[in-house]
Amino acid sequence: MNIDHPEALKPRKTPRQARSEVTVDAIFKATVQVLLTDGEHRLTTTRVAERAGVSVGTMYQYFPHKRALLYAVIQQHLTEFVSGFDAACRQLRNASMAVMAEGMVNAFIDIKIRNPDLSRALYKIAAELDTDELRISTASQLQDACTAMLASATDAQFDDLPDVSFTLLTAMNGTTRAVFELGMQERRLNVLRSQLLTLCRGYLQAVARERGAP
Amino acid sequence: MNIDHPEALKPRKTPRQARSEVTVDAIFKATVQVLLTDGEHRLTTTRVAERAGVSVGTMYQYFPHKRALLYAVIQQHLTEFVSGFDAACRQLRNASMAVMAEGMVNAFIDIKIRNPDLSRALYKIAAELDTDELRISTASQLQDACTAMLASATDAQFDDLPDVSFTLLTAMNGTTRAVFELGMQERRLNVLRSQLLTLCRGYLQAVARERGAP
DNA sequence: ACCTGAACACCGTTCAAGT
DNA sequence: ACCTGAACACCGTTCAAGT
Repeated sequence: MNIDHPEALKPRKTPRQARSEVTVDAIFKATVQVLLTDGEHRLTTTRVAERAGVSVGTMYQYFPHKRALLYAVIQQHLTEFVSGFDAACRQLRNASMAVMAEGMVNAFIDIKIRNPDLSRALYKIAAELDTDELRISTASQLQDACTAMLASATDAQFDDLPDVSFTLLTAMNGTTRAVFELGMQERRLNVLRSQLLTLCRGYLQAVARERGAP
Repeated sequence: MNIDHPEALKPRKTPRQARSEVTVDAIFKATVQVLLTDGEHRLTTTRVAERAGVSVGTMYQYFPHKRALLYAVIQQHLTEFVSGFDAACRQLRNASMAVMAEGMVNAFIDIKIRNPDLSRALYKIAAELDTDELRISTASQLQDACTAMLASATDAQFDDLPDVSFTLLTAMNGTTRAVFELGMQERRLNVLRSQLLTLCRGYLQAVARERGAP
């Protein structure tokens, strides 16, 4: 677990000794556990410290406030999402537009689905935090991955690629999130997959210039 | 201001006398004011009561807990959104698919833009509340409005209309919300409008059967 | 009958005292 | 040097006492 927070969320003390690293990790894991076991409302600093086997005071040496705990969890979750999506995009390079759309939609949904309970909990928590910086950085990494992929499409060229990527990603996010929050049932997920595929293909078709066209 | 909360969010006492209604309204308005003036973090029950000119005790006679205050504000905001969007959809009935897409996208963005500060504040707050019921009801009203409009398209027919509406709405919501949270600059809004228009048209094109086709 | 606000329970955060 | 946990400040909520 590496900690890399913006400004106000930086830990007081960077763990330099092995023992400290173990402690930070225990606190981090305790946070996730309490979140999943007891729920967001019951996630108190005392409870996390207790579960981690340290005193509140010690916890405050490594995480300057409660928000820093949550921030760390959200950050890891987003990092995993980004690397999963990026990997998928790389595999889809030099494919056709239609194949890219399908691969991207499926990857997006599959990764979102991976840890539903944690995701749902984090959605609730993220709103209370100042996650602007984190979201912007996440968004731009996803955008880069998508842009690089689309640029390599064998059967089309695109103008304003970053805008196209942005639109695709935020649209996928909106639809997926909605299904997610309604509760993912088999039928809903199937509908999501097929409609999202049509949406992305239709959009790409509409913004594409054929390879070699003016 | 009418109060109509689900189960746990119901006020203790329905105001029957004119005086009480005035009080409830004062509390409601005070909540919005404190929210916009002091921010979500400083929205405390004491502060709202103070601004409304009543004691905390009195406030608790009408709103059983803090969440009920916020719920009321969110509810009104969503109701306004729904009625604005519904009005736009009605005006677009019996138009062509392309005209509908344009009208719908512009209406969606225009209404979202209307009260940016309040919207941003409410996004943050909504996550802490149990707004599932409210969101489901809002979503289904928007879906109905959109479905009824699309059903009247002069140049196309659609299968699975509710699914199509759902996809359009949640995609628009995702993209608009992202722009919204990045901060709405003139350029971003223009990009949003044009990309969203292309997205919706491309999607509708892809799912449409021509009028009269099998 | 209705309102008030001191009192209570609880939580995030600190810091004097301990090792 | 590092850890502990009682103490503090603050907030949501209640209810005895007042009118």
